[in-house]
Amino acid sequence: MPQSVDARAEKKPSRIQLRNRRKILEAALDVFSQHGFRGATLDQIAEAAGLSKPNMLYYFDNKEAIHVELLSALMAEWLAPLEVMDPDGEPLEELLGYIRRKMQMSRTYPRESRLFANEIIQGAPRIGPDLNQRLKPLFDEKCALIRIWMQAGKLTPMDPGHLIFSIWAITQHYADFEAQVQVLMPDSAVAWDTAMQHVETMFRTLLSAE
Amino acid sequence: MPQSVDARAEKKPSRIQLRNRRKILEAALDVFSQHGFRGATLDQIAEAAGLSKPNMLYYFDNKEAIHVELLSALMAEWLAPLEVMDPDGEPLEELLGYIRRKMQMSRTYPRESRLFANEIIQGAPRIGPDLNQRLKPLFDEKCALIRIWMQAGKLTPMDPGHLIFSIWAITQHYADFEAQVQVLMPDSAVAWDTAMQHVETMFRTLLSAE
DNA sequence: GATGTTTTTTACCATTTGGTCAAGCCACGA
DNA sequence: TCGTGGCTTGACCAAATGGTAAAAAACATC
Repeated sequence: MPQSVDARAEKKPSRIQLRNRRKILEAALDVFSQHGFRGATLDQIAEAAGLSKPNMLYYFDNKEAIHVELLSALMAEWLAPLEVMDPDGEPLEELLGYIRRKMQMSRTYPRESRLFANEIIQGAPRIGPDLNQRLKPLFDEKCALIRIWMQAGKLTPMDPGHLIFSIWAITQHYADFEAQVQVLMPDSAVAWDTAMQHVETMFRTLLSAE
Repeated sequence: MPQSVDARAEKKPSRIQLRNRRKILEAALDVFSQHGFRGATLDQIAEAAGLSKPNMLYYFDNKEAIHVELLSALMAEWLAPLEVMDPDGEPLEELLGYIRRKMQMSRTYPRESRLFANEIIQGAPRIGPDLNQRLKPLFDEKCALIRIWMQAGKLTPMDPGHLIFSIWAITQHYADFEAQVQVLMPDSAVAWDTAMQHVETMFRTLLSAE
């Protein structure tokens, strides 16, 4: 009996499969993050991956499968900085550490940031379920934690949810709107350093105001 | 001699032209803001506008012309809240007023916000020149103004450019990432009100820290 | 080196998409 | 009411796009 598509997904993948799937996902990250789902073409992705289009479709059933797998695989990585935040740590330093990690992510993985940004802007049509099942619980958990910290007088009291939104908005801004930042601050080499300093100082001021 | 395309652009447009061009741009705003440039199709726009595709292409030379005109026409409207900021006003109130107007814009015109977001995320391939010629001067001017205010001890000193980025990032976040916000704060009716309060309080704290 | 399996390629297809063209419609002034 | 010129339409087209089928090639295993 020939190996079916389902079997392929369940059995342990060969070395070639591993390599090619990784090449495809890497190429897809490039193309999807730049053009969004509908704007990306299979030909573009295949060329970027160095494979023929049918060869690529041997590894993924269709365009959407590539996109979904990419988002799904990246989600964990993307949430990691928030997960790390420790209930037993020093509140202000925990939050500032999170902010620093988030800035570092935007700097190191701007494509990933833009991939998610594209998907969310367009209404999260393919990642919607994941948002509910993976992001929401984590968000609620950390909101509760921050609220406790604030009630203990360790942080300036405010709405924890909107605080997290602010952190996301600002940190991701530098990755998602890089084109604009570069126009307005052409001296981009130093922009990242000043940006990181600004963001940290800003939230430190905000969170430790009496 | 029949009226040429160029003449059409220069002569004063008829009532029908005005009406149809507006219908097209309105429809294009809907479609482009949801799918980005490459993801939007002329058929979608034409249907949303209630016109046939050839009829639409009678008013605009091609897809790109619609997109460019849309962005260009909206740019002024988009920059207005920043332009209003008055050098002779009370610094803190001027900035908070700007922030309030920007939040109001995101609330009232989320499609416009997403239209720009899509374009910038994808590297601003079509609006690049406009950023340099229209946004950059205004940005520099207001940065200088804020710097003067800070040097006069009226505001907490910080990098004015990054301050503006922070304002943009947070205010636009609620429009651009609305899908995510709605998942994480399902009680969306009140989310806007609490958001506006949070953002204002946040920047007031930040800007008036000693 | 024969044999079964996985991987790759070649050729192809249906649909979608951006765009054209010529003919017809219609509003409006003479 | 009759042209005339702006407006609209239906039919059409070439290229791009997502995807398939089947044969060929490469590979692993004996």
